[in-house]
This record gives sequence, structure tokens and C-alpha cells, in this order.
Amino acid sequence: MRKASSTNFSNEAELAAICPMHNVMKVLGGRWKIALLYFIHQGHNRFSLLQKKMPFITTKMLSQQLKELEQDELVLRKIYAEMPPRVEYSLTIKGQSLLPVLEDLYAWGELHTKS
Amino acid sequence: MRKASSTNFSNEAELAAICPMHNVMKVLGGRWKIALLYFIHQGHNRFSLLQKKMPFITTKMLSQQLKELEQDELVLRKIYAEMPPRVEYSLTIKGQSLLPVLEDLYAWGELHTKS
DNA sequence: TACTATAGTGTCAAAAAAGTAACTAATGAG
DNA sequence: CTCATTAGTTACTTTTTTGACACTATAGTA
Repeated sequence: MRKASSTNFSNEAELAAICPMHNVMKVLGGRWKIALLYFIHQGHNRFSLLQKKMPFITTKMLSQQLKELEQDELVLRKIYAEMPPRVEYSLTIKGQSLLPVLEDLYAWGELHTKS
Repeated sequence: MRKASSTNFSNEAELAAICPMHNVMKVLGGRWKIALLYFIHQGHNRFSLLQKKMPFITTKMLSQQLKELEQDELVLRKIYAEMPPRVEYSLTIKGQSLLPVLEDLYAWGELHTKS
């Protein structure tokens, strides 16, 4: 929904032109995206594993956020034709390329935000 | 049947414990925060100037986001006791310390997101 | 036959975020 | 006296996001 969303197109376009960071935030801004990238990176690569790691996120949200990450090509979704179904998530090259930047941001957070 | 973590608070706390990036995103995640930091950094340091730069943001949103940036100590708000009122915004040290990280993120965006 | 497991989807309702538009205060200009 | 200016605030409405929870499919197991 977010991608082709109903939000005023010209606003989005203008903002993207003015602040290209907006594109980045569209990709990373979701409430659980960064946590998901980390967990997938750590090898929690299946839906049920991610749910176990984050018991407070609903299945609907998890599915939604994963779908968006996949559409933004940060995460790869590999389906095995088995029963019960098996799906494995992993970071794409693009997803991996984000990790160092996120780590810098994380380091900033460590220094500058208190829990 | 443990209705675990039913309150907002425990969700936030749990999430912050699990993903400290969440704290960073709380500070930067707002729809216009990063753009605002950039513009203020560039010297568009007054309410009306910022509005001119971003004609699509409502006064309410602008005021709200600036207030949050101020509360998070990324932005300094200096009030001059004049009439008509004058208020000047600038980045705090903390706000400035964020710039290099944002630039890295920005560079990633340049490489990996298409406008 | 019933039950389990996986990986979700669909629908409706509630909550949160954002937009709209009117309003404020004090002063100088005309 | 009226208007313009700056930097917002407030009340109300609409839109968007999130939550709760029921439901699906298929094979294997008891």
C-alpha cells in the first residue's frame, strides 16, 4: 500500500527532489524494518523464527514489513515447495550494503540516545 | 494464555532492548525531520524560511516536528523578544554530530534508490 | 478422524498521524 | 482604524497505520 499509496503524488515527488533522504526513509522507516534486517542478518531467517524473536509484532505486520523489504530488494524470499511450507529470508547484496551504515547510525544512537 | 506485553510501554521497552536502533528511529523517523535538519544546517533558520523551502508541509506539522527536534536536543530554538516575533533555529552539537552519518545514509540512497 | 505444523491472508475496528482552517499577540505602516 | 507581519496554537475532520482474530492450504502423525 505504501508504494503506490494514495498520498499526494506531487508532494512525494517534490520532497524526493528536495530531500533525497526521503527515499531512504521510505525504505527503512517502517516500524520494524531495521530490527528485521538485523535479525535476518543474524540468521533468524524464517517467519516463525522472526515471530519468536519479536513476540510483540503481529503476524500481519511481520508479513507486511517483510513484503515491503522484499519489494525494495533488501531481502530475498526463497520459497521451498514443501508441506508444511518453508520460506527462507536472507539479505540481498543491497540489503547487506546497508549494514555498515546502519551500524554507524547505531553507534550514534549508543552515544546520543538514552534507553 | 499469557497476554504478554499488552501495554504500549512494554512493547517499546522490549523493542528498545532488542533493537536499540529503535531509539534512533524515534528521533529521526518523523516524516520531515531529516529534511529539516538539512535545511537548518544550510542556514534556513527561521520558521517562515523553512515553510518557503517546504511549501507542502503544513504549519502545524512544521511546528510539531521542530518542537520534537528541539526536545530531542538536535535543534536549538532561540527566541528574540521582538515584535513581530523572531525565532532562529540552529543545530546543536548533537545535531551536528548526526550530519556525517546522515551523509553516509544519503550516499547509500544515491546509489541504491532511484528517484 | 482429529490434530499439528508452516506461512501466511482477509476483514473489521481502534488508534495514531496528518490535514484544514480559524485564531492569537504586538507593533509599524499607510 | 485597518492591514501586514511572524511564529505559531487550537479544535475538528480525515486519512493512514496498526491491532485482533478468524481463516486457508497440505501433508504427516496418532
